[in-house]
Amino acid sequence: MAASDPAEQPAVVEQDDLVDALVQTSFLTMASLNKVGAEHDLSLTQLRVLAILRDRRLKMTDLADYLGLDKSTMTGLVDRAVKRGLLERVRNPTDGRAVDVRISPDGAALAERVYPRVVRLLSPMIGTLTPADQRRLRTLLETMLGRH
Amino acid sequence: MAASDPAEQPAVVEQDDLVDALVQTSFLTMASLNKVGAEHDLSLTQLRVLAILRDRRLKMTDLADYLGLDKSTMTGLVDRAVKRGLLERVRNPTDGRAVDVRISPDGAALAERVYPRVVRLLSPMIGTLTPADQRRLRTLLETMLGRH
DNA sequence: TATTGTTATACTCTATAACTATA
DNA sequence: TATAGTTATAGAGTATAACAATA
Repeated sequence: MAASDPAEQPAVVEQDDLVDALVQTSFLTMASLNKVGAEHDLSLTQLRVLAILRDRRLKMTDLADYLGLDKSTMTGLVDRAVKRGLLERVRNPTDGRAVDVRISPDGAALAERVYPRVVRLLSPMIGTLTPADQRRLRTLLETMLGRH
Repeated sequence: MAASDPAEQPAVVEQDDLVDALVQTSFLTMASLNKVGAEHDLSLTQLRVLAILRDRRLKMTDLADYLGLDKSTMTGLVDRAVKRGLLERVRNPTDGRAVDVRISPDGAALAERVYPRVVRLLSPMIGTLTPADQRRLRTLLETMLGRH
């Protein structure tokens, strides 16, 4: 249908270009996150865990689901973070099988220090846009994220 | 300076929100790439290597630099891809120490199959935007990527 | 001497399968 | 029986240090 309508064709081609731009931008963003993490001996996943637990406490399973990882992977991930004093395991009050994970004071302090670094590392890229365009980009991204 | 000017303050706060949206979008994008990769037993890095080598041949060192990885990491990465018949090591004609890496016919075929899958997996997210907004987003991202 | 690539080593990340404890 | 979490295991990704071959 669209293939036979010349006016529709360009939209499809352009979607490829948008995907390409999105992927490239994502790799750049991930590189910055990786770099900031490396400064503090944190993997991307560890960094993410800290960010997630900054304002909530989650069961192992919920954390795994959130990250799209297997629960056995979470065990090791949390183990190492606990050993470093960044996270704490807490008994879940309502379910004897469950284990809640929460951020420790040290972990929270680290998370607070890390965040500005991410902003700083990404600012050269973001700074290529005018403030007005930055607002437009934010709006477009938030729409895609389902935040209306 | 900016801190004492109330009119400047909001721009800084909003940049935090933009960074947040950018990071969240990047994680979603990476999740899709990861998923597509997993369908073909390819890691994100392997997927990236295939994409890079689709239209060029690179020395090990250049490939490592491009990906931001150590050369020793490249050795293992290329080893596994060669073993699977996706890449080929070729003698560099001008430098006896160097090794060029190029994609194999099988690797190229796989890369071609994978690309549409990425577009398809990202299209629900992209589809939340109108075609006009998709074009705007693409332009903004390409500006950030330095493509003018 | 400097550069290119590989090897040896060690650690993290990841999933699968099997297990224990609780519901 | 089903769910939550851990353990055992195996493989991939990653970096550092030491090395061989070439420039």
